[in-house]
Amino acid sequence: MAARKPRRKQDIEKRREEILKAALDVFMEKGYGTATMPDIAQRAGVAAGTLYLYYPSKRELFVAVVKNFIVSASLIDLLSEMPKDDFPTVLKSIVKNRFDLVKNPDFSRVPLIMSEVQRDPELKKLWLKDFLQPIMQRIEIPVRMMGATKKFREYQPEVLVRVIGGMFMGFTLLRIVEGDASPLNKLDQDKVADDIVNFILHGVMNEPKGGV
Amino acid sequence: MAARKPRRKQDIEKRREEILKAALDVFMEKGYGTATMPDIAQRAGVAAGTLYLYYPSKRELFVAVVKNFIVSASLIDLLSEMPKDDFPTVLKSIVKNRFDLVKNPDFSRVPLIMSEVQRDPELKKLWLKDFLQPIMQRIEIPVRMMGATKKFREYQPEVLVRVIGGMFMGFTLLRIVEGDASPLNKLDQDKVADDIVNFILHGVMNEPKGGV
Amino acid sequence: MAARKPRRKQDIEKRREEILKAALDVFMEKGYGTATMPDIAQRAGVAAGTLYLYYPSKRELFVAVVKNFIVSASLIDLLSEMPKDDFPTVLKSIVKNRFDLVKNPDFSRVPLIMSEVQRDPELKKLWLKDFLQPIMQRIEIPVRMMGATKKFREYQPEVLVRVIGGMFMGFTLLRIVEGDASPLNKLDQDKVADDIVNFILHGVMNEPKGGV
Amino acid sequence: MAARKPRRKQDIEKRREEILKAALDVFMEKGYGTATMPDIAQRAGVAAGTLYLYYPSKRELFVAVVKNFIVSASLIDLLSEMPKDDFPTVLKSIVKNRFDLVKNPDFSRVPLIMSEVQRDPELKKLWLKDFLQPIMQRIEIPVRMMGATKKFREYQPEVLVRVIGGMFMGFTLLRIVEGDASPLNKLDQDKVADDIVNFILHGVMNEPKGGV
DNA sequence: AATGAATGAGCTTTCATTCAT
DNA sequence: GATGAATGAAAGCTCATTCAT
Repeated sequence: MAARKPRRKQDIEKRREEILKAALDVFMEKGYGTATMPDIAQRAGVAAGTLYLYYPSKRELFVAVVKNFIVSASLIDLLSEMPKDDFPTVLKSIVKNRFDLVKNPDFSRVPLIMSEVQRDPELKKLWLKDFLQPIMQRIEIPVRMMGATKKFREYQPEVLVRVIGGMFMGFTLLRIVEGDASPLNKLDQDKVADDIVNFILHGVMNEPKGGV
Repeated sequence: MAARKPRRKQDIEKRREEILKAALDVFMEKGYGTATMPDIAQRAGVAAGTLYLYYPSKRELFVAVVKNFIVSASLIDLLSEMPKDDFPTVLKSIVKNRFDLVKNPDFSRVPLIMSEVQRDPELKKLWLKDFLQPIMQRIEIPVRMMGATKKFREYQPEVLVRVIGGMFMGFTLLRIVEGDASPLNKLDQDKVADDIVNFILHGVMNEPKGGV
Repeated sequence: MAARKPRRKQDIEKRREEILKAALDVFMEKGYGTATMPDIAQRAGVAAGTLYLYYPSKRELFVAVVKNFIVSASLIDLLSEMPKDDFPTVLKSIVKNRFDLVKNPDFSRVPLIMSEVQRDPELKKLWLKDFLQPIMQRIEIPVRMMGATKKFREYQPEVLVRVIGGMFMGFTLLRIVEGDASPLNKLDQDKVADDIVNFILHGVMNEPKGGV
Repeated sequence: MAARKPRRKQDIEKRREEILKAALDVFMEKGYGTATMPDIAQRAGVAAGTLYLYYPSKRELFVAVVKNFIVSASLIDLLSEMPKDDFPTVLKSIVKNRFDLVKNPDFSRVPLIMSEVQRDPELKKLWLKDFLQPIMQRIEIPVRMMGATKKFREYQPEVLVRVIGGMFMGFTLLRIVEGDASPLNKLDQDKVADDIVNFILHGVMNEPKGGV
C-alpha cells in the first residue's frame, strides 16, 4: 500500500533483475499470452505500474526476459572447460558430472520458452544466433578436432554436431516430459551415463573382432 | 441477424473438423493465450458464435485440438512397417526415406504445441500416455530384438530407446529452429542420412582392433 | 430432432397456448431479462425457431404472456358470486373458503410479474386498466352498498376499497414471502380467518360497553 | 489508455457508494437481467471496468445493492419512535405524519426489487430475516401491548401483525401501481388518513348502541 | 521512484433472431 | 409448420497501460 524500498542507484538494477526473474517465472508457467502484468508484478513484489518504469510494455518485458535468458543460461558453461584429455574421458566426465540438465532450472525451461520464441521473428533470429549457434559452435570444436584424428570415424562435422547436440537435447526433453513416469528414474544413473557415453563412442553394433 | 451457411446433417461433422483444423493452426501460430476465438472463427470461415455450437469453450476446443492431434499425428506410422531385414538396412531405409519429419506438418508442430500441453495436467498426462509412450514402445521393439543378438552391444533398453528417440527428436527440432539458416541444407541429403545411420551403428570411434 | 406433431388448425391454437404457458413459467422463474428463448422453447417442447412462428419477438411474447395472465387470472372469480346474504356472512365465506390465494398459482405469481410490468409503460397501463381496476370495482360494489346502510360506518369508498383490497394483497404477499417460515402456518387456519373477518368488521378497539 | 479520475483514499468509499447507488437505480429501472454493467457504469460516471474494482461481478454487485438496501431502507425508522400515548393517538400520528411511504424513495422501490430477491435463495433468506421480520417485530410490540388491555379486542398477535402490516404494504403498493390514475389523489389526504385510522380502530361495522 | 485506481479496448461467451432444409 | 445450425450484436469481464498522488 505504501511506497516500498526507495533505492540507491545500485538497488535499481537489483529491482530490474527481480522483475526480470519474476517475469521469466510467470511467462514460463503460464505462457506469454496467458501471463498477466499483475501476475508478474505480484511475483516481483511490486505494483503493476512499477513494471512500466523498467520496461515499456509486456512485449518488451518478454523480449528482455528472453534476451536475458539467452545470455545468462548456463548451458554454454556446461561445455566450457573442455579439458585436454582424450575424448572418451572428457565425454564421460561431461555426461556423468554435468548432464543433470533436467535439474538445471535453465535447461528445463528451454522447451517452454522456445515455442514462444519461435513465434516472434526477432526473437527467433536472436535465439538462433546468440543461443543455439554458440552452443553448436562449442560442440563443433572437439568434433572438428576429432575429425583430424585417425582415432575417429569421418563424419561431416555439421551433421555430427547436430546429431550429438540434438541427442542431448532430445534425451533431456524426454526426461522432462516423462517426469516422474520415466523408467530411467529407477536405473542406476551411473550406468545410464555409461550407456550414453558408449553409444556415442561405439554406436549399437558390436564390432566384430578383427574389423568390420 | 442473418444466417449464412446452414448445413446438411452430413456436413456437420465436416464443419467440426474444419473448426478443429483452423483452431490447430491458430493455436500453433499464436499460442493458446494469444489465440482468440474470433481468430479461429475467421480462419474456419464461420461466425464466432458458431464455434460454441461445436465446442463449449476455448479451453475445451484446445483440449479437443490436442487430443485430435495426438491420434491423428502420423508419427507412429513413420515407424510402422518395420521390415524384417537386418537392422542396418532397416535403419538406412527409415532415415533416408521417411526421415523428412521436418517437412511433416504434424511433427514440426510438436514443439509448438508441446509447451502448452505441459501446462495442463490433464493434457500432459494424455500426451505422455497416448503420444509419447506409443512412440517409445514402437522404437523399443527393434531395440529389444537387438539386445538379444551378439551382433549388438548390450545397452539398457530404456536408455537406448530414449537416446535414439531423443536423437531423432532433437535433431529434427534443431532443423526446425535453424530453418533456412541450417548449414545442413547445403549438404547432400543422402550423405547426411548416411552419417546419421553410421553414427547410430558405430558411434564416433574408429575401432582400433585390427581393422579400418 | 425430428419434426414433431404436425397439426390441424385446431391444434395450432393449442400449441400457441403451450408456448404461452411455458413462457409464463420461465418469465416468472427467471425474470424477463434473464429468461431466454431457448429456455422457453425447451419448456414448451418445441425448437427455438418455432417460437417465432407464433410470436414475432421475445418482447411480444412477454406482452402476450402478461395480457393472457391478466384475462385468465382467476382472481376476479374469487369475488364473482357475491351472494345476497348480509355482509359479515359473505365476508366470512370469502375469507374462509376462497382466501387460499397463496396457493392459487396465478395469484402467487402476481408479485413476480408485476415488477416487470411496471417497467413497460404499455403493460403498466394495461395492468391497471384490465387487471387492477376490475378487481377494485368488484370490491367497490359491496363497499358502496354498505355505505348506504346504517349498519356500516361511513368511509370514503375509494379509500375503503383500497384499504381492504390492499389488506388482502399485502397479507397474501407476506405469506408468499415468508413461505414456510411464517408462524401463521402453525395456527388453526379457521381461527386465522376468523381474526381477519373480525378485524375487518370491528377493528382493534373493544367498543366500550354501553356505546361510544 | 487514459486515466481520468484517480481519487484520494478517502474518496474511495464515496465512489463505492456512488456505484452502489447507480446500480440500485439501474437494477430497479430495468430489472436484474436487463440491466447492464455499462448502464450502471455510465450512471455512476465511471468506466465499465471500474465497477470490477469495487465488485467482482454483476451478481455480487446486485447482492451488495440488496444488502445495502435492506440496512439503509428507512422503513423501520418510520415506526421507531412509538410514543407512549394511547394507541389511537399514536396510530393517527403515524398514518398522518409518516405514511407518505409512496413518496419514500426506498419504499416505492420495494416491490420492484422484491421480485428479483425472491429468485435468489440467499437474498430471499436475507430479505426475510433482516428486512421483513424486523419490520414485523416492530409492529408486534404495540400489538402485543394492546392484547394485554381490555380496551382492545383479542386477536392472535401473529395474525394481527400481518393483517395490519400487510394492509399498509398493500395499500401503498396500490398507490404506487395506480400512480397518477388513483382517485385517492383527488381526496383530502387528511380525510384519507382518518378513514384508515378509523378502519383499523373500528372496522366497517357500526357498533350497535349499547355494546356488542 | 513507486503506487494502484482508473480506463477502455478487446476478449470469451450468450442469445435473439433468421432461414435453408 | 417445424427445425436447429448459423449469425453477430452485445453482454460480462480482463488486463495492458496511464497518471495523479
